[in-house]
Amino acid sequence: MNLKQLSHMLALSQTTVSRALNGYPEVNEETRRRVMDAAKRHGYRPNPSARRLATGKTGMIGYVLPTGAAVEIDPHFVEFLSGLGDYARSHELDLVLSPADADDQETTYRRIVANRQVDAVYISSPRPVDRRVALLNTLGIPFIVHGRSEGFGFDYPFTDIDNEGAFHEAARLLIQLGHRRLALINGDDRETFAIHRERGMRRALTASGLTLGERHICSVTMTEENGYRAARRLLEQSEPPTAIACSSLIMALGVVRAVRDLGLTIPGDLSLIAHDDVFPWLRPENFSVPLSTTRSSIRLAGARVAERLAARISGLEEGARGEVWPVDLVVRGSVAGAPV
Amino acid sequence: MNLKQLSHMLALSQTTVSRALNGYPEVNEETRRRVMDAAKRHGYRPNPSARRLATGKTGMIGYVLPTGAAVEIDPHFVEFLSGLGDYARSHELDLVLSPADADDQETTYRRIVANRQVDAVYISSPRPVDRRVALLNTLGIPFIVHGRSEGFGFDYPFTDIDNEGAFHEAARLLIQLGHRRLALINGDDRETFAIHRERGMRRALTASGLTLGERHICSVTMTEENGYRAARRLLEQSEPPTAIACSSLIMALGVVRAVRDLGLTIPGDLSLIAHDDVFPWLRPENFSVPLSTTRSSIRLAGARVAERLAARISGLEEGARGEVWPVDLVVRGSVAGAPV
DNA sequence: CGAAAAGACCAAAGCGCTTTGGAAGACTCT
DNA sequence: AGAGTCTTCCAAAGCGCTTTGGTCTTTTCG
Repeated sequence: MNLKQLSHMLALSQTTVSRALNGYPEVNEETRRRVMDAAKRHGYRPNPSARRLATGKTGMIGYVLPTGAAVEIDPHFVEFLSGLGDYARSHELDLVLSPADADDQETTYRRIVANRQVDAVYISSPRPVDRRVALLNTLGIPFIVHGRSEGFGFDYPFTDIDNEGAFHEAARLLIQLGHRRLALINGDDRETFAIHRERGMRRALTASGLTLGERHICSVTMTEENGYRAARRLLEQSEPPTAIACSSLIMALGVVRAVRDLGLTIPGDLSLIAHDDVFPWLRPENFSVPLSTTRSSIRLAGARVAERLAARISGLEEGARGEVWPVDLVVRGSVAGAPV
Repeated sequence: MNLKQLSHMLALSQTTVSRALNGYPEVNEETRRRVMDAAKRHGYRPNPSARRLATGKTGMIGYVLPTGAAVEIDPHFVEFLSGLGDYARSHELDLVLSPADADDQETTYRRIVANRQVDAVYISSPRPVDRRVALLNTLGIPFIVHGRSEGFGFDYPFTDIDNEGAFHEAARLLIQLGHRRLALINGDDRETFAIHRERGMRRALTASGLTLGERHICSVTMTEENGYRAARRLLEQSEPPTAIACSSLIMALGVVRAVRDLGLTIPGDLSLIAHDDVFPWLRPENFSVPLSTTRSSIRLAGARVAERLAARISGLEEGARGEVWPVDLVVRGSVAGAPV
C-alpha cells in the first residue's frame, strides 16, 4: 500500500493525502479525518526510503563506533545505550552504529554526514579539544556530546555530570575523616572526565594544604586487572595512601582483591570510594564491604541525550546549551577514619 | 557531485556510468576505467538514499533492541557488538538498532522488514521455539541466529557454541575429581543456552549414576548479586554441593563473595567452574583464586555473525546451515579433588 | 556476402515520497 | 457586481539512483 494507491482509493491527489497525513494546515479537517482514517484502516505507512530521498530526514541518530582489535568498547556503553533506547523507542527513532577504525573516525563522520545517513549524532568519551567536536561543528549536523570537551573558540551542546564536584566531595569527606595521604585510580587521563575528576580531587587537597603526588595517581583503562595492579603499586609504597578514590566499580573490584592479597582490610587500613555508573549487574552495596560511591546513572544520561537529540532534530532545541548533572555521594561501609 | 553531473562531465549517459561503477559487463573496459577514474578524482559517492529507493538495498544490518525500564541489556551484548563492528567496518556495513518494547518486538520486526530498513538482521538470546525465528522465516528477510532455537518444522541458519558439550566436560572433570554433589548456577532457563548447559551437566551426572536435584540448580539473571544469593542458598543447605558450575563470570564474582562470607575456601571446600565469554575487563585468571572456565569468545562470534550476514546479503550463503563452535575447558586453581 | 550475434551505449521509466506553483470555488468587502 | 482574499485541492517537478527496452555499430559464421 503506497501513497498512490491510497490517494486513488480516496479520490484525492497524492499532494492532499501527503499533506493531510503530515499535518499541514491547507487541508479541510473533514478531509484530513477521512485520510487519517483510511490510512489507519489500510495500515498505510509511508516508505521511509522514499521520504528520505525527498526530505533528507532519516529518523535515525548516529554513533560512530570505534573498532579494531585493540579497541575495547566498555560496558558503560551498553548501559548508556539502554537509556538511549528507552527514549528512542517511544519516538520511533532508530540508532545507527557506524563502525570505524579507531584511528580514523573522521572519514566515517564525513561519510555519514555527506550521505545524510542520520539526522543527528552523539559523541561519547570526549577529550579536551576533541577533534570530533570541531569536525561536527563545521559539518553542521545536529549533535550532542556526552561528556565535555574544552578550549574551543566556540560553544557546543553537551550533557555531562559534575565529575569535578563529585571527586571534590569524595576527597573532602576523606580529608575530614583524617586522611592525609589520598590516592586516585583514574581512567584514561586523555579523556576529559578523568581530568575533571583529578582536578576535583586536587582542589580538595590543596584547600587543606595537601597534595596529590605523582606516586599517588594512576591512570589506566578501566579493567579489573588494572585496578588490582594500580592498588598494589600504591599500597606497596613506603608511604602508602590511607584512602583511595577510584574511577569505576570494575576497577574497585581489583582494588578490593589487592587489599585482600596484601592482608589489609577495608576500611581499617584503607578507605575506598569509587564512581558508580549504576550497572544492574554490579552494585556497590554488594561488595564484601559495601562500597561508598559517587553515583550517577549513565542510563539516565543516555535517555537525556536521546531526548535532546530528538529536540534538536525537530528544531525545538538550539544553541550550545551545556548541562551538568550533580552527582550523589553515597557513603557506605568502605570509608572510615584514617588509621592512627 | 551526483550521477547526473558526473555523467555529463564524461559525456556519457547516466546508465553507462552507473553500470561502469557497479561492475556490469556491458561496458567497455576502457570506458570503465575512465569512469572509475573520474569518480575517484571527484570523490563521487552514490547517494545511499537514492540507491536504496531504487534497489531496496540499504547496506545495513538490523538488530531489535529490547528496551523498557525493567530490561537490562547485559554486557555480553557490547562485546558481541565489538566483534560485529570489527567485521562490519571493513565492509562498510552499518548496524541499526531498533529499540522495541521488550514485550512486543514483533511489531518492530514487521516494521523494519516492511520498510526495508535493513538488508538482514540477527537475533540473540533465542529461546526454544522462539517466535522471532518463526516470524523472520515467514517475513523472508535474511537472518542469522546467535544461539539456537528448537523444535520448528523448518531449519534456520545459526551460529552457536557447544554449550551442552562445555558443561558436560566441566561436570565430567568435577566428577573425575571425586565430586558427587554438583550444583549449577545458570542463566535464565527460558533461554536455550541455559537449557543446553543444564542438559550437558545432567548427561555427565547421569553417566556416573548421579543426579542434579532441584535443590542444586538455580536459574537467575546473570548479576553479581544473583550469583551471591544463589551460592548462599546452595551452600547453606544441609548437604551442600562440593562443586559449582556457573554460567557467567559476573555471577562467579558473587559466588566467590558468598564463599568468603561463609568462611569457606576455594578450592578447599568448593570447586568452581564458570563460563567465560572473554571480557577484556574481567579475566578469570585474575580472580583471587584463578578461575577454571569454559571459554568461548563472544566477540569472535559477533564477527562471524556479521560475516555470515554479509554473505547472505550478497547471496554467497544460502540455506539453513547451522554451525556449532567447540568450547575450551581451561583448568585453573579453582578446582580440586572433593573434600573428604 | 548476408544474416545473426555480440558489443557498447542511451533515453526514459520507474522507486514512493514531498513540495512548488498554480487553479477553482467560496467568501468578504466596498 | 467586481476585486480581492481565503480555503481547499491538484498536476507535475523534483530527490538521485537503477533498470528496462531499445538502437546502432561491429564482429562472427555458414
